[in-house]
Amino acid sequence: MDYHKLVFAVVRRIPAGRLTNYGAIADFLALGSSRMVGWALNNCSLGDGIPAHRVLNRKGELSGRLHFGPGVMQKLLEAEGVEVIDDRAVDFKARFWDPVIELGDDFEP
DNA sequence: TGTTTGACCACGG
DNA sequence: GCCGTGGCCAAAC
Repeated sequence: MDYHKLVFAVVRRIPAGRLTNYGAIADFLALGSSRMVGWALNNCSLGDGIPAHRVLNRKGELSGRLHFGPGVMQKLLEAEGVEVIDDRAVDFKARFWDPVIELGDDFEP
């Protein structure tokens, strides 16, 4: 199983309106580096049903918005009820979704 | 084969 | 809160 498929599988489990970050996914999948998550998502296309707009960096910034297209990522988040100000999600901490807590060992791709 | 780069993170100041 | 530093792993050149 390629790790980027695991990353996609985790991202697909993120509920609408919730957010997570690269480090949480990297830690959950034991990738060893959060850069791998970013690289994996770089190979993702919007047609695959991967809500990659819910994955932000550790500060809650929309670091990958340029890969979607200018403004697309923010619009998708706002459509789910996530307020975005200055490329950052408000209440990021409250909306944080940790796969280690939410999925635990029950994760199956 | 070695270096640079990247949708990053933890840590200290 | 912000900024700089070091570490991380894989791809591209």
